[in-house]
Amino acid sequence: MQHVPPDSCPLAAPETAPERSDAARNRLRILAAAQALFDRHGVESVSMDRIAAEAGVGKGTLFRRFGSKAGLAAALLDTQDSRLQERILFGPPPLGPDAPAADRVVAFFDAYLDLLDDNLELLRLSETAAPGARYRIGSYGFWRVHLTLMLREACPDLDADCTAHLLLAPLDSDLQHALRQGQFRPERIRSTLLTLVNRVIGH
Amino acid sequence: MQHVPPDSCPLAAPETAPERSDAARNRLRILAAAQALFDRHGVESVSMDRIAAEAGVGKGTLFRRFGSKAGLAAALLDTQDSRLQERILFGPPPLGPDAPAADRVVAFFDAYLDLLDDNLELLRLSETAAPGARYRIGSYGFWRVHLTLMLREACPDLDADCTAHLLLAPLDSDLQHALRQGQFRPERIRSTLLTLVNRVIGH
DNA sequence: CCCGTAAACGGACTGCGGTCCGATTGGGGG
DNA sequence: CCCCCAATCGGACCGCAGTCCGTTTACGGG
Repeated sequence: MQHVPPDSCPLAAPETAPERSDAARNRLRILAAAQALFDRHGVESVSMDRIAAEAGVGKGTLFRRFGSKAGLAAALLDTQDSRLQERILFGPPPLGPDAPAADRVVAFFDAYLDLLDDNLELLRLSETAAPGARYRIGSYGFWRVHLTLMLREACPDLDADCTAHLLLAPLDSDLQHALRQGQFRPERIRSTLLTLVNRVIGH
Repeated sequence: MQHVPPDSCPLAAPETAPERSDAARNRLRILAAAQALFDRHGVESVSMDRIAAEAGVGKGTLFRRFGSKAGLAAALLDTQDSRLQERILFGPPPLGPDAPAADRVVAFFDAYLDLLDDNLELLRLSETAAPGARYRIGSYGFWRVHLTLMLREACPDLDADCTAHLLLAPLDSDLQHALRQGQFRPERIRSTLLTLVNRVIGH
């Protein structure tokens, strides 16, 4: 618990220590085995013992590398998170920097919902593995800071820091999962959420 | 897992089977022991084994009565939940029925934040014990239905069912805990959330 | 080529939430 | 008053996530 995966900072880290060859081999084996088992049996019903066995490594190795089941999920999500983060930092409008802040807020929610649709199970694993996990993960911090900056620009009369947290709450993977389990189709959730966001930032 | 505590429906249930005397005695013992241990050591660090031992009952008894650790928390919260539910159904304005729907929405969020401040640990236990727990608990259904009806009346142009879910998201006990752990004082969270709600329902 | 050491390894171990099922007991009917 | 059986009891048991620590291994310097 409470362990940051060693390669969780996508756009930084000048590699403090070179990775030993057996460590690299095992890291790849573990990621491949986890991905395969998750695809085949669903995220919930695959235990860490099983992943370790499938990868041909000991349980200790698995936990030293990834810290927890949530950390393993975060590592598998890392590629997709980084892609969205790059589009926000350097990409074209309306997501990227060459657009009005209000448009970027809406575009962010729209893009995040895509990410959510594609990775709901993994996100849910990474966010619900332990209480408070969602808010300690690095990527949550990124979304939060980005949204805060945009709100500060688009709505100077709001408490941007606090509002950012509250506006991110509807993106909680566990809520989104529950909504999809119920009667709500993804497109309905999307349009309702975007309407809500638009009202908060004043269109 | 996935077990509804026998007495979780506060305003109904005409008592299908009379409770045996030893069962009643043990139920009270368990609730008292749990409350005492939670107060003394904090919710997280008290195990179900410990509660059973303190209450002088077997583990099986504990789980048969309350289904899970979350169910036990729900039973301890039941009194407070019911009190707020009664104020909503029968109490004075602005929470009760003799007020405009928009005012009742705001009053509900205000009152729920009070409940949250007083019972954060127990709520967190009941909502984070298992993925999706929050949305399966009876009281969540009550808040959701109430909010849906109010929104339908106050904002006919919104998708009331879906918006109700999304507006309840910021009340998630795990988020509220994380905010309070950080730099955010309860009054700041309250005023920001109420501002947000007012914007969504159009003042 | 070998050697020392720091790092990685892996499986036995812990404590947890939750389940199972044979033993026990409360309380109404004969 | 006793007897019976359904409901309750309780602790042994399970699989899980996560930890610990003695053993093995990669690899740079001599």
